[in-house]
Amino acid sequence: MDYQKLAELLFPHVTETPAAMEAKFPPRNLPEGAKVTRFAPSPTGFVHFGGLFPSTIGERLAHQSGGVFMLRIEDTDAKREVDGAAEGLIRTLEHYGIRFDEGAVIGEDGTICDKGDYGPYKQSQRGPIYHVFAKQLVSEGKAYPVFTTKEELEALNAADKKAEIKAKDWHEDQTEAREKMLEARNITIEEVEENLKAGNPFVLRILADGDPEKKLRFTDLIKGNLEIPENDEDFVLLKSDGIPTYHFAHAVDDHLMGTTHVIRGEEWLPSLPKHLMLFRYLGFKLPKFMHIAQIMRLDENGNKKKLSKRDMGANMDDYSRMGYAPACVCEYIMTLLNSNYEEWHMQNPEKPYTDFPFNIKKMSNSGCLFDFNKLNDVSKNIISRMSAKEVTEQVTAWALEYDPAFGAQLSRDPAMTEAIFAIGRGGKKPRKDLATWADAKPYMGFFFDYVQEDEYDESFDRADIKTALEQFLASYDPADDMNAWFEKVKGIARAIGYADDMKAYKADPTAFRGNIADVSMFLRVAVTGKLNAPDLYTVMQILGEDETRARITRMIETL
RNA sequence: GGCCCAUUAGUCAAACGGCUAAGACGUCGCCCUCUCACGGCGAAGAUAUGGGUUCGAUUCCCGUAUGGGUCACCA
Repeated sequence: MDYQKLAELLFPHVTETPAAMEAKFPPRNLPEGAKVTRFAPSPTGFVHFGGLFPSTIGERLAHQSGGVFMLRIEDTDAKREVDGAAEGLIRTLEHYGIRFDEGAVIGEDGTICDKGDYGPYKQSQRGPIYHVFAKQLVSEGKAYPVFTTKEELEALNAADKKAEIKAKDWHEDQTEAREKMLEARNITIEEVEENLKAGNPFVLRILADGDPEKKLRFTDLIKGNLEIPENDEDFVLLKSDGIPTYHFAHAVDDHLMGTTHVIRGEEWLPSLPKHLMLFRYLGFKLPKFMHIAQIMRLDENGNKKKLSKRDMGANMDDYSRMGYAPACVCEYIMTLLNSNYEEWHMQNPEKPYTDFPFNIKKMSNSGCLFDFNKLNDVSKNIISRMSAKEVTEQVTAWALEYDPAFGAQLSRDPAMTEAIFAIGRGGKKPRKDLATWADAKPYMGFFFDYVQEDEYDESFDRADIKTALEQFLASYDPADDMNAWFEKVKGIARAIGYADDMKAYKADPTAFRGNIADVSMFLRVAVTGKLNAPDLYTVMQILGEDETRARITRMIETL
């Protein structure tokens, strides 16, 4: 077989050489130890949690080493591509603080364009580049064409191949497929010419020289030392439309773009032998690989499953809707990525997570379960450290989008809203009421709408409640400071035979009709409609005298 | 089914082959306390399993089980 001739037959339009491509994309001039990483999603939908994970790793490794972080759009499967998905991915990633130095970006006109010297960054636009290397492989006898008629191709696309294979016996199918594959290797140059003349499409397959009985030693930065079988499958390099498969595009792109660390999910581990073979055939230096464990969820049977697109908590847009701040999600991700992050953060509570020295060695090699409890805890801590002003802005912005009526209430009097969020804020032990912006409404909605959510406990004497409320109204003076205010409440307690001191009450509960806590509760339910609320004195101050009196008066009337 | 990966409390996780197997979240109890929230103290709760190597194994090796992944002209 004259491989050179075969290469010319298959790729007559390719005139460039691999060496010319190398010259076009020279190594970057970066400081020692700088890492070049990339996030390479296929534009088939929204960003999900499992995608934010590797992109955070890539971003951190690149930016804390003075390297480059790229976005490459892997749109080699037109069938699965979703319109506008790429733009959505970029926007969502940006929302979570993931910024790219190079790659596909959204231009001023709102469409995707390239930034950087190693593009194009959309694989669908890199066809000529792949063909240069494909031609090289053919000319070296390392790849060969397999022709199909158009009819066969249509049948192939129509059938649900995966389901078909699953239904069959695995062994039978494998041996059958292998025989077919070996037979296809024997194609002659005459047959190639005939097929080309007939206009039949072809796929380009690699000529595998591996022996699966032999093992390759390989070191993954996360998984450690692995022994994987050599590849003996003549997998497809170019599909019949001339577009490369993931495997081929990965090898060519990551080499030409100078990727130093390939970060991807561990579902790629089984195809690693293919990639090692490709890098070897092409004479490319192997980058470092990091195969990260998948995020899991629990299915209805209590088994772990890979977190997939349809799952709750998968779509990052869900987090926005639920009212999680991006910073909280990012921090939660950091706790999952590096086990020592939390420790570092406790010692450096004021520093942003980007100051944390991210360490590959500290990464877990087994998949973790998504935990909303933990997210909420992380989130409460972050929000508790924000200023009242910031919380006001964030909650208002969230509510205006997702709960417009509430948003309108919040923005009617921003100073009052801020005063509400200032309760118990600041200092060493701030309140931690909010994990999400959506938590704000149940927490402080009573300032705007009076709803009597909670009733007085049945054990309380209605007459006592009424007397206490009436006496409070009689003595209430909004000019009182907190001490004066509380002294008056104590006075009311004494007047109706309730203990004004909890210790005294606990020492002998039978000596009193009730205690100061009960009296406070009478007021609290009247003013807030709830059993639980932040500091009552401050609540009354913010509500103002008129509203406070009105609410108490209304309650008295119902008693 | 073949191959690959994994396995320490409900969850996330520490522990050069060497104290009584950390810590965080969650749960529960107590304290503080005008409720809630915060905070403090405490409790329950784990090395999947069977062999080996070793003075000694969560750690190293082999088997088993369980879970996950993968086996496309998808990525």
